[in-house]
Amino acid sequence: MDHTAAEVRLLDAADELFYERGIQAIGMDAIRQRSGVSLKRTYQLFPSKEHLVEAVLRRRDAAVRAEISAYTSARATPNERVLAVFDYLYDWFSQPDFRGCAFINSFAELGGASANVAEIVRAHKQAVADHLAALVAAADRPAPLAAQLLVLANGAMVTAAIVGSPEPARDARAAAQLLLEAKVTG
Amino acid sequence: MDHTAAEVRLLDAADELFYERGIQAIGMDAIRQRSGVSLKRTYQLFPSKEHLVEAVLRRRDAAVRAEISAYTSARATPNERVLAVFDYLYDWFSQPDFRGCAFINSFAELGGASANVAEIVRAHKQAVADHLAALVAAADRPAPLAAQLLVLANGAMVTAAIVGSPEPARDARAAAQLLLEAKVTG
DNA sequence: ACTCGGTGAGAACGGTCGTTCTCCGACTGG
DNA sequence: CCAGTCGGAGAACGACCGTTCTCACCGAGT
Repeated sequence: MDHTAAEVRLLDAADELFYERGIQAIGMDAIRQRSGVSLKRTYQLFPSKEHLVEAVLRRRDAAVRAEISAYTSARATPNERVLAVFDYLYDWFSQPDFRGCAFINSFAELGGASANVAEIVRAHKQAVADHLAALVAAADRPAPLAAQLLVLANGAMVTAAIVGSPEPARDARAAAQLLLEAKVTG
Repeated sequence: MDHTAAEVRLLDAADELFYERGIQAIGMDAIRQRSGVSLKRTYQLFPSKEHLVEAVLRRRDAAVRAEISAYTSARATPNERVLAVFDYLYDWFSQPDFRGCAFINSFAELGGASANVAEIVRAHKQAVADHLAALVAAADRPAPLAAQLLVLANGAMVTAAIVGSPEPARDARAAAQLLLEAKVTG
């Protein structure tokens, strides 16, 4: 197993464990056990747990953004592309291991203690907001709608996690559709 | 200091510390230091840290619900009562020590590890949802609007915490107003 | 005055965590 | 075949946590 493979296994294992049980609840030994990478190698690749946490979040940021882009760009009309965001959320929330948004959870757990984590989370949400703004602009809707859609998406994530149901994605989608229509004539 | 006073000081101290820095990051010694209540007394009143955490969340649940009720019932018309929820959020988000919703944060930190915490958070959000449903019914709006308002409120809380600005409350309020109007004719 | 239940301050205990170190076996180049 | 480097397994370390214990002290009842 070369360094690249070890890094991938570490990031995979840490991402799964952090998401399932939270960051502080996972010890480095659990990551070693799931990844099969020794502690020595782990600390060569990531000099501290915080470095590993940040790398996990950065990789997930790229993955989530790519997934959202794939979902939205697969739709034909600008309106459908906006609403596709909430279809993406519904599919995600329906997965049995869904436990909320990893960025929101990480911010809740460490945002007060780690400025780096807080900044990564902020940048991720800003990137999603930028994507939404582009979709809104392409649909010729007023710019403030993008901020409202971001609130709806974040709200759907936390509400679905807490109530344990994917339905909030439908609620958010219905609200988004009404806002999309209201804005066109209002 | 009698038992009642000690309990209040403990709950005050724990609530502040948990909210500021997260639950797992706070040791019982920090709570003793801020509250001035000895460890022995603390463990007489709350047999474990988890008991204390649950008591803190339950007390905050009652306080938040009372505050929302006070805010909404102070308005004259049913429509204004619905929108008052988002004015409440704006005032809350504007406080300098705002760090998101304690229930959402606790769920993110412990929802996977503590079924009791998860249930208290779920019950709190359900109570807020019930309150919103009553406001929506009083305004003669269709019931599904309540679920959309809950998503907007939860989304405003996490978005405001992450971006460090109270503006998401305004975004959510504008969306709520449009939904309130759209639903009346749709 | 003298017990005595209960208190506070803080040490102690067992466990876990992040991180480092030790030791040993395995591979490499000659 | 061998010296030397590397990596793995896991012990070790120091710190901290939740919880309990020790012990000296205080106030109430007799």
